[in-house]
Amino acid sequence: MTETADILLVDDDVLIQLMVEDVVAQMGHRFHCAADGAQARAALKRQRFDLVILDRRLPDTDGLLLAQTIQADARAPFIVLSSLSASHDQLLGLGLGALDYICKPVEPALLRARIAKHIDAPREAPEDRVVTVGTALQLNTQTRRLSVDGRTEVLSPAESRLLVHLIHTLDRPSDRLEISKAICGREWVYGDRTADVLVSRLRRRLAGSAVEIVTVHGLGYLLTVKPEG
Amino acid sequence: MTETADILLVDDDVLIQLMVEDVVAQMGHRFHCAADGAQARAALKRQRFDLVILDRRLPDTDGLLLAQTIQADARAPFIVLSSLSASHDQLLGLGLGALDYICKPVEPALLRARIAKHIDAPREAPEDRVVTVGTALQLNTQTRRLSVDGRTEVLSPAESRLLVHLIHTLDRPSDRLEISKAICGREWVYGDRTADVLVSRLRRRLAGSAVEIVTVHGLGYLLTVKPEG
DNA sequence: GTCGTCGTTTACATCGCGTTTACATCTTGC
DNA sequence: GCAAGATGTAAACGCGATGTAAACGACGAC
Repeated sequence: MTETADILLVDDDVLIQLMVEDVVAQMGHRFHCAADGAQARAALKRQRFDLVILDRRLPDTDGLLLAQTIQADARAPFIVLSSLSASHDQLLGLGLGALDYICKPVEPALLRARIAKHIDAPREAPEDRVVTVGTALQLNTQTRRLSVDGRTEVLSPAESRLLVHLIHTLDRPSDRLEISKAICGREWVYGDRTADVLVSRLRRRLAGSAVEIVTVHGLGYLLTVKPEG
Repeated sequence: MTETADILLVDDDVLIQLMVEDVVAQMGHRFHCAADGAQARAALKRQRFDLVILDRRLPDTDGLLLAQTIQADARAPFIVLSSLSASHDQLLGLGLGALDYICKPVEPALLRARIAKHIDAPREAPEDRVVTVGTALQLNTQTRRLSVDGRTEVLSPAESRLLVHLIHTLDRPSDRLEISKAICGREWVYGDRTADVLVSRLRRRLAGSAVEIVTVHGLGYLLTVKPEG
């Protein structure tokens, strides 16, 4: 399970929004936010979520009134995060189908653990993430296996990230700053040759294939499909 | 599920015992009770439970120390019911694999709702007694006997669970988090080398067979069938 | 109690790989 | 054509990840 999930927070408290966003981001999932019932319904209609975190006190409704919509239409699992902590409130939430009922205030680490319990459970069979360039090249970003020219190469993590980035920006040149960020997540500083060395290594891996990494002098690199030949 | 389940309470507080017994009986499940760690171990050895409810403060131990036994041997789901309500206590419990962490005091109705969440959850399909990889390898998960390369090896429980997991995810890499969950039912924390050691031991067992465990550097491991040779 | 089993932790050897260095080669602007 | 800077790439470096033997500690058997 290295799959990223989509998590929707329904809460109008900005401090909670920031905290949850931080937690969700750290877990490697995608964060979405709705500040009231109307926004929540719109979001739920727009896309599917792997988990919804509901506050009860919303500007325009009680969060639990969304529960029905969530279950009937979106069929998404949800948990309640509320300052209404009385037993009968918790009972109501759990009775309406909440997977969990967490009382504010809650520490980020604990929220994270609770979220993890429910995200990890209903995980689909993790699909292999494969990116391709036509029929010339297939890269499994999980195993980092690259099928090319009939062979199979196993890339290093950085090589894999570089190739993914180049494929995403096919035919468009990337400068070193962009590449450095995509590969190592840091700023490029003058004199850093890491990208160049990785490009060099990747070129050898791609030898004989239908694609090539072209140097754009004074700028950076781009991946392109070789003209017939 | 509408079937009656067996629920074990591990708690020495008579008032709690009475309350939980009442709740469990009302739900139509069978109630079992252990007043300390020793009794709990004995009970877990004697029979299988659908849910274990653990107190932390026990006469002879911390309830969480039973977590390992519960998961390793009995593979029973468990929740913690404790008056230790600090965030780090809850984190510890959830990290060790508890499905839920309920803080005392708790009202019967709320406890009932929480229990229902975990009892009603879809029970895992009973696993195959024998799992195989082609004709190369057969593992009886009951006796933990592994037929491989003409020999018969007897695996330890953890080795067996690891191999089962790797077979279920054949040719797909599993990270340490996934492996740790599958083997020990708990979160993986940075620095935990248990999985690595087990992989190492399992590799020795599999020596000479047609399969091998390959390392995916920076990620984890995967089981694959060796190419001809 | 002692002993055996087994999961875990510790310790250390080894390896992989991102990075740096060094130098060859190429591009560009003059 | 030439100098200056940019790029290509082999080799070396070093840190963190992995392999694994051994120690440890909890538990069950007796």
